[in-house]
Amino acid sequence: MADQQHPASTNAYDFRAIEQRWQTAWEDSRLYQVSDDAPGEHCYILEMLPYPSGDLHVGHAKNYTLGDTIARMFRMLGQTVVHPMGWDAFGLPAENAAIKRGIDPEKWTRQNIRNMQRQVRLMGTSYDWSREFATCDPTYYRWNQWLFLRMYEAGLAYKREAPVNWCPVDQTVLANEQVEDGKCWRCGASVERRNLSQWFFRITAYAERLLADLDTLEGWPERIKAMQRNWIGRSEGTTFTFAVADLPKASIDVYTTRIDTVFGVSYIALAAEHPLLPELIAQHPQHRTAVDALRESLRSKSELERTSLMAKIGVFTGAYAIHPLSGERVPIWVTNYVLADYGTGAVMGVPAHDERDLSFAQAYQLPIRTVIDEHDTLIDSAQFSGLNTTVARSAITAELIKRQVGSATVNYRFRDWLISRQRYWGTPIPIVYCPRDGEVAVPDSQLPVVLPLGIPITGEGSPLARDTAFRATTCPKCGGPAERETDTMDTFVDSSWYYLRYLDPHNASAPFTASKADAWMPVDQYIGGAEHAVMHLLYARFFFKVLHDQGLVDASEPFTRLFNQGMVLANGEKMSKSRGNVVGIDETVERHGVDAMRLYLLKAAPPEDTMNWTEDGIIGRVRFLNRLWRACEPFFAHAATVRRDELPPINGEPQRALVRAVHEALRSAAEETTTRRFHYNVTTAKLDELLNALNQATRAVDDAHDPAVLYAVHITPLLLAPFAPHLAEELWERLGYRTSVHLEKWISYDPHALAQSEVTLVVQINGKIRARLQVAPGLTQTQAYDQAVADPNVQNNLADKTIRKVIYVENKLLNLVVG
RNA sequence: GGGCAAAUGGCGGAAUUGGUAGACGCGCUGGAUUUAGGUUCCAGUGGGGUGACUCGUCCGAGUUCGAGUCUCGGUUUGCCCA
Repeated sequence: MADQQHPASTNAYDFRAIEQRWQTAWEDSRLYQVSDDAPGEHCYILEMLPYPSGDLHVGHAKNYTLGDTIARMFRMLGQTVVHPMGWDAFGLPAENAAIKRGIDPEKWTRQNIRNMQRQVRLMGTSYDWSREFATCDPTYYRWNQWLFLRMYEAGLAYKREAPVNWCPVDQTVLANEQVEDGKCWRCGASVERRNLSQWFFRITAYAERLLADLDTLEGWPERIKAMQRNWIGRSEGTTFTFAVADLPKASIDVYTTRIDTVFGVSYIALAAEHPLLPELIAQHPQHRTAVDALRESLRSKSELERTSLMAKIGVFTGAYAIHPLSGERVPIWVTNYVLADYGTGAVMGVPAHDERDLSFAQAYQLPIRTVIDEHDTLIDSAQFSGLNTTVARSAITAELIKRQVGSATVNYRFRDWLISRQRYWGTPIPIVYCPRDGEVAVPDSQLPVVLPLGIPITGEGSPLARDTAFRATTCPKCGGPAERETDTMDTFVDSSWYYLRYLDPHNASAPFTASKADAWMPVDQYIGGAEHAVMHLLYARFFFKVLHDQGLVDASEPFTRLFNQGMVLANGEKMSKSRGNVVGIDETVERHGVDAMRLYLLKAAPPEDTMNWTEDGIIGRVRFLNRLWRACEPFFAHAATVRRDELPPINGEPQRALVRAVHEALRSAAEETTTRRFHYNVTTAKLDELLNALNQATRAVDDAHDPAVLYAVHITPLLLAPFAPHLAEELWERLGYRTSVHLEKWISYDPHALAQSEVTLVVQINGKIRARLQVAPGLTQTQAYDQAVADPNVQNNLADKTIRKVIYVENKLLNLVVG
């Protein structure tokens, strides 16, 4: 065995030629197309709809590699997999490109889509491209409009004036979900407040179901469900009424979850926009100046500023409310920290038992009345004194109900979904305004309301509102002249139901056919980032429930399982153009190859973790692929027939280890998939071990016809197929096969192959390791004991001590407890 | 302030059910072949000690024959909410 070293070789396989060749071949043979009536268990694997922003980087590649590997694994495991791809093509970046550089949004978008299609293909993904579409296709957004009209008919789409979030940079309103920390989710500008008349979807009507059904989503990360629960913000409390002194017809409704503290009220805090305020001021003109000044100063202040950033401020209105239980006079203040559209727009101020009220009361020297003692018992609370807080809540609520001034209420913190956008590049809202008939829905027969292309985009105001040709229309009811709505829809509408369109992408008479959708829905495994926890994922669940109620889908939740993959950092930082640390897909693939990139993205860390991209890391995968190529090369010449469905005869220990390594890898890949853990970082390590075992076996055996070695070589392409699909296919062909490896079925691991001929038995004395014995597997405790005490080191440590207890774990450990 | 998650060699990570801590890869060290180059192959690689041994999974307690894993307290980091 002296001369077992292979001749030095710089032979690396030509990954560029191989990868390109197979990508073309797969595409030409439509290898991954799947029809609805395909036999087998249907399985829908989906990655979140990507925005075609231009160039993809390795962060995107991580997401698509994971989804693709999962899809390929499930296919090989025997499922009939649909795995589609499309484009979230409406949205602001296209319009901003138009404003900044004069490029037409449509052209810009289509260009980007073309480039992304190229890059997504470059990654060796197994999408069924026959289902592809872009949301800016009129054949798609037409159905946005159609669905809007169904919502409109059902009372789930409505227009109203409301204080809304206005992004001064993007020049449009935003839904609450799209404001993060007081900033626009897209551009990061501080959001302002404006009163505007806007279109909403009544998502709050589904609050209870959106909340309750979270419990059925066992395949979702707890943290995402927690965020949704939090966002929905259900609370149980009491709504009750204060009469207003000297204004017999006026009253103020207040919502509280702490009705037990009602005897501690020392003021009423109204929102600056509370509807009763003008009336109160009319009664107390001497306070008008101060109140008006406060209201003016708050006018454009966002919610975050009012409630968190600013100090709590307020002014007295001069008016008093009458406490419904004690009859006391309570001063009415206007404040910044109460919001008009949360609850009732008015709260009772209880400084002793609420931090916000306390800081306000301290600032304005309002009384602080303690009504609950340290034992959670009510004090100074009339007939309720002495009650425990929990009991008191129901008792006081019952009393208010009895007096007909209150009720038990459930309140939600989230609000209806604001879908109007004062921007061009989106789906036109299918409504016209007629001088005679008012707000009129565009009939289905007139859909789509086509977004006009090639109109000037200046960045000043809404392009559609300026486009007289678009605006001018006729009233569907009376036929007279009318004007179109010029707002477009939030692009989150597009992504709320796209997964259904993939299932019937060319349907010209409906968004999708129910039977086709039900054949695949719900999505078995959804893959995407956690940043959409309360945006896309909540909207999509809402839409799906609406569709369910309309009888368009059977299931009640769209995504059975959700997997949040982690980000990719470069040099420990988020990749961004401004940091100049973007690792592009094109360069990476050109340099190292697709298979190496895919393997590295899977290898570096568990998929849910943040990973740090390093050039050194991917080199490891390049080396692996080249070593694998060289290990298989000697077998290309022999067109051997190899039975893969049964274990080969084993002629020696290296061969046994090799076959075991094959089955360890088979098991790892299958289990990571079916358990949905997806820790393919472990599986890639098993592939490394397989290669090491293969090299050891060939070196030791030096026989190209050894059955175990042949067996391993011929299974290797199958094992490689989901992870490095190109090299897998090439090896497969070179080994003499004529059909695609990607049509092959997985091989279930065989427990016999995993059996060891020898195991290491750890011998402990009082929990300390004193010996490691190589023993036959399956020893009885007595046999193990006999072997252990024969060991000199064990004997030394036992000396004259008595054995009190013996713990034996077969094939693992023998622990002797002595004293 | 409340909730959730995490912390393992020089680095990424493994150990899924309490049972050999550090699989596998990167990096590093030594050697071989080749020799103008992130070549290939072999060996080594948690700390201390010549050694038998010993110390080691953020810190401190605890449960257990046995703890990276379970319990309690704390530190730090991240995310969500306030």
